[in-house]
Amino acid sequence: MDAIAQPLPEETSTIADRVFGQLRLAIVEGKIPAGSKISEPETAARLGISRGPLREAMRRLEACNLVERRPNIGARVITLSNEQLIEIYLIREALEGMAARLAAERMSTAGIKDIKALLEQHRREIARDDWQAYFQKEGDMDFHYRIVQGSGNQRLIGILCDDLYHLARMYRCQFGMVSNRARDALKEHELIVDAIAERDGELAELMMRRHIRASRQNVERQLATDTTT
Amino acid sequence: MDAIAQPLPEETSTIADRVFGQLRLAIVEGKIPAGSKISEPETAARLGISRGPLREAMRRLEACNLVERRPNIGARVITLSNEQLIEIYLIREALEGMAARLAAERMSTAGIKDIKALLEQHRREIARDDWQAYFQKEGDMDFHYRIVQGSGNQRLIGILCDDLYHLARMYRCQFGMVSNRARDALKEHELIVDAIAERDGELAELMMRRHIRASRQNVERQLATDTTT
DNA sequence: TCAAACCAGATTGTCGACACTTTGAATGGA
DNA sequence: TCCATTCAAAGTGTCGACAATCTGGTTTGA
Repeated sequence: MDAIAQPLPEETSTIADRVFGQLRLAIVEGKIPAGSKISEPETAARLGISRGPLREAMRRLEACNLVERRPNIGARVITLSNEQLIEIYLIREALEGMAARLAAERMSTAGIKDIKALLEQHRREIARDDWQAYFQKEGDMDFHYRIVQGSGNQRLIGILCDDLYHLARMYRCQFGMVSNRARDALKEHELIVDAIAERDGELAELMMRRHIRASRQNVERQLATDTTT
Repeated sequence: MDAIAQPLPEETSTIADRVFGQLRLAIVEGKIPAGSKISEPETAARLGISRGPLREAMRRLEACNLVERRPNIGARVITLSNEQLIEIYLIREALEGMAARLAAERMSTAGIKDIKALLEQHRREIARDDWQAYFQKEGDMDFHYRIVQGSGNQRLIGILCDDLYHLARMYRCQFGMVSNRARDALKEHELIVDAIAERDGELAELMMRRHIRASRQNVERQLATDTTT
């Protein structure tokens, strides 16, 4: 179901790899509070491991921009600001636009059929009860995930699926962001897939960018009214 | 001069950070051959350090996609394929296009003046002797580097300057790629800066994307004629 | 009373050593 | 001669311990 969780084989042989996945999940889901310090002795003891593998995992988290580290002081979970959320949306607009273009050129017809089936399922879910917005939001990520996979560009896939999507999920988990535009989003998704099915890369990119831009502007509106930070 | 080297304070307090920078530079410049295995005991001894900090540095290199690591086997420097080079150009097209758009909206007038001065200098260099294509190529990176900085989007800056630009430089160093379109590139650079100076984000993005696309197509032509891989 | 120096405790950075896995060659049998 | 097995050497993964640094509170002096 959850396509994002896939990159973790969960039975990797080395402790450092496993702990990296655990910590990333804990940070993304907010089980380790944003901005909190991660003490090496305490964390190592809690996980029942030594500090060596833990430090290796921390270095990878640092490279993913999930923790900030200062020499001789320690590592803290990043704090989420509204500005950074907007930054991510802008990058996604550019990157996923390109992904949609490439997917239109290179995706297999079978893959396109799969996505259409996914959207059909989303349509049924939304028709049943609209309030399941959060669930739909995860479905939204599923959709984007598949488009990116369809691009076939390994490095593009890596940037989005290994780093940015985790960050986006972190924002969703922590701010409890609920989409109030599930219907509009589904409509836009369908237009994107139509363009891909027509092998119209230019249109697919245009539609994807417009879709993500709309999401961003929606978030910006919410942030402006919610709390004046 | 070399704006890329800047992110290395070079006197970071921890060994792991320093070694990370050293190894990244050595890999990018080809001093550690592509595809070669990096032995931990040997490398640690050569650098006069222990294996602990070295492993931390390797984990960061792994996260930067500069080395591939397999548990219980070891780490190898990535091997460069033509396909991956094209992948990077496609990502740069999307990302730097967005950067140019943002720079047009947010860059300071002083920063724009600086870039204009840089281009003026490039113009003089090219007028003197065109064969200094490689030098111009580094200048080309300088230009792109400044545009990205001008975007003000910290995460965008990080993706491009911390990861992609090092990879791009790695390709240039290893394949000894020489630009045969310095004059065209300069012209395109000037059009981009003009659009930014006019605060026309849409045009700036369009021009930047066209510029990078032209570079990519030029490389594709060279690769097609050079060696039929 | 306030500020600067100081000191103890804890934390990070680094190292050397041990256990487990892989690798490659040598050995033995068919 | 060729293939499977065995075994030793090297390398990776992990751990515990020591040195260097930071933190916060206490003491001391003006």
